[in-house]
Amino acid sequence: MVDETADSAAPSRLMNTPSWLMTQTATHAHRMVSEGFAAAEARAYHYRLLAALEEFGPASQAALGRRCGVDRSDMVAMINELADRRLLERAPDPSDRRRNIITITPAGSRQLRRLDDVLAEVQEELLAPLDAGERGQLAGLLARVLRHHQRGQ
Amino acid sequence: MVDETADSAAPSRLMNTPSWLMTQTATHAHRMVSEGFAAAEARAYHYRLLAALEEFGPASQAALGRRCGVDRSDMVAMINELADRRLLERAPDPSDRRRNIITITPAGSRQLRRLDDVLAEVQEELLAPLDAGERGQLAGLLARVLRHHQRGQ
DNA sequence: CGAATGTCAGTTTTACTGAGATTG
DNA sequence: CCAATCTCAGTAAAACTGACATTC
Repeated sequence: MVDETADSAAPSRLMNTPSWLMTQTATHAHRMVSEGFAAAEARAYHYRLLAALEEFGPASQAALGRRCGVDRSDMVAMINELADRRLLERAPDPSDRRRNIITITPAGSRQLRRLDDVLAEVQEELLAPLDAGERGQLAGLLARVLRHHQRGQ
Repeated sequence: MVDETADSAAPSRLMNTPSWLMTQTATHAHRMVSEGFAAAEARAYHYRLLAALEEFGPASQAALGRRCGVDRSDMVAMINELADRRLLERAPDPSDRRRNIITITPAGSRQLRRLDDVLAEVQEELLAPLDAGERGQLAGLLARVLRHHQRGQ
């Protein structure tokens, strides 16, 4: 006998395991952000890099990657793409010739502000069932978990 | 001038966008779960499928996939692997010959309980900075977001 | 006929690994 | 000599797409 009712209800075992809830909601979040950014001809990591540059100023590729949780080896292609669109510039560091200094351009800052608007809309849709207080709670809890696993590494 | 202090501090723009926090924490969660399960020679999706079968009983591949958020086309290989290990069985449905009925075996139930223990340890480490009440809050908020985006689809 | 199912082949994205050359 | 940086090549896993044959 095959149960065919409530076809899409997830097992309670999963609905009670935070790690699964995280990966599932993250999948939704990622898809929605990707779609939203695609309309602006951007990708999710564009936002990360531009936001880090805007807040902390120019940085080496490695430092930038560390801030955004991106591997050094993956930074090359990402920065190539953003540099091709003149959203940032890559220049050798004269004081340490191993490094490139990445600098955001005015066009990059404008794009960042545009992506901020897109992101706000996506968040609104993603977090629709939560009120403002609950959204703050969620962000706070996730941030604490994240900080705990980032520090010392 | 290149900022080299506090190398790994994430931009506040990111620390305030839930979708980024979700994907980042989900990355940590996924890596920790994978490592924990690898020690038991299992994969993360083993748990999903076994949990759904244990709770709802035998089901078709499509119904199982819908419950666990797995695409039909990806179910084939997953079920092959679990069937090879005798953790579940795949048999044609006599009453609807398009379908296979997937049934969990006693060995599958035992493996599920083993994975429950592994998962509990991983959650403990993942959510270390949160107390019991906060863990419940987090799970509740994520579950509400998830349900909102699963219903009607 | 349309819809659902199982299957297969292929792509995309993300994350990671390992190696090399250069420089500090 | 060791460590950090940038770069490149390749891998692995997850999610998705499109197609096809079968069956309802």
